[in-house]
Amino acid sequence: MFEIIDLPDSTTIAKLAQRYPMLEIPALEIWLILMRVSGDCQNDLDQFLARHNLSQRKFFVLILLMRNPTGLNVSQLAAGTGVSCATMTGVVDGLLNAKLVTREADEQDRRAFVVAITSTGQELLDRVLPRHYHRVSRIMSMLDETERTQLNGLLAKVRAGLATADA
Amino acid sequence: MFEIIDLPDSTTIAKLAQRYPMLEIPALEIWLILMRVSGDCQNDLDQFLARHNLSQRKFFVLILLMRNPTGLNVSQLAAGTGVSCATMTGVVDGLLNAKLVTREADEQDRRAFVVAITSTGQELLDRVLPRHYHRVSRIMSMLDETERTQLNGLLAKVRAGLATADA
DNA sequence: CAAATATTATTAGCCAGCTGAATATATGGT
DNA sequence: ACCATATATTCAGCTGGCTAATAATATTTG
Repeated sequence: MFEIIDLPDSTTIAKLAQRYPMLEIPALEIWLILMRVSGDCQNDLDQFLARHNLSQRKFFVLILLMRNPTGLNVSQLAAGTGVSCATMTGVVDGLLNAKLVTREADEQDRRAFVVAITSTGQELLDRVLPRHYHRVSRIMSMLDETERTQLNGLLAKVRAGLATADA
Repeated sequence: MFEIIDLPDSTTIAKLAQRYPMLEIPALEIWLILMRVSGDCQNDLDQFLARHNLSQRKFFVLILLMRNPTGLNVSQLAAGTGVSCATMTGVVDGLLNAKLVTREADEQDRRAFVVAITSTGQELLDRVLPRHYHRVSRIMSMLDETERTQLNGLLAKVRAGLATADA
């Protein structure tokens, strides 16, 4: 989670650039800042959710289920959150244990199960989400509308850069 | 690592905002984008390092050791990368196993050990870092100098926002 | 100096999370 | 009816993190 405590100072980077001539200092500098903020954002969310005994994965599953009150299959949840069915089985086990979801046989497809949010699960979301959105507003209140638009555009470019970097 | 595959569309967000009136839609939208790029950046680095059998943590430890050729204590490595000594012992064990570092008794402080990078470890860095810096340049080549400065400023504001969000 | 306290690092035991392979079962197309 | 495919679970195995207990050594203080 990119937890290097102190980013290298310019002297350190200059030394590295001497050893590795392909190092473009301005590119590395902004990358380091981006990675650090990335890590900070992720940690921030993880720590917030941990106070409610949730991981990002469990949180997303609950939200997906809230959006689909009739329930979703394990494979749909796995696809929607980017993990294997095996992993999702484990996540659902955890949520079942905490009585936040139910898992019942699917009547349409008898290989499958339907996972659905319980009222306990919905109550948890009703407690967590308001605080969460409040945090989001606070974090993002540092940026005005123009800045948000700017950031959006810049991040889109970064994403495009990530997509090309498969070498 | 924020792997919700499809960000919610505006209809979905609007429905959420109905249920949770404190949800400020523009703040949530930019936060979602930021979190997604954060996750993408982290995944990108993790996947790159995994090809060389490294985790972020191991990578940072090696870099710290390269910067300090006389070696560092376990506690210094732990502090520098934000984990407990117990965890760092495990990380160092892994690096020892791969012959990337040595661990020897500290002569100054006989409670302590000095961990130092081996020539094998340095050779690994000499193989990994050029590719890494090349990737960094590629990712960041999407932004010109003005945009980098902008991004830097915007990310600083986000960080400031994160610092205040402890509620 | 001696005793109490701190620090350093390791070990052991625990848990979350992820994967791939093997398995059982059900589906759907031919 | 048959065969390939899809669904989900279980299992063994890995990483990686934590705490608490322990042992050894340093440091501070009476």
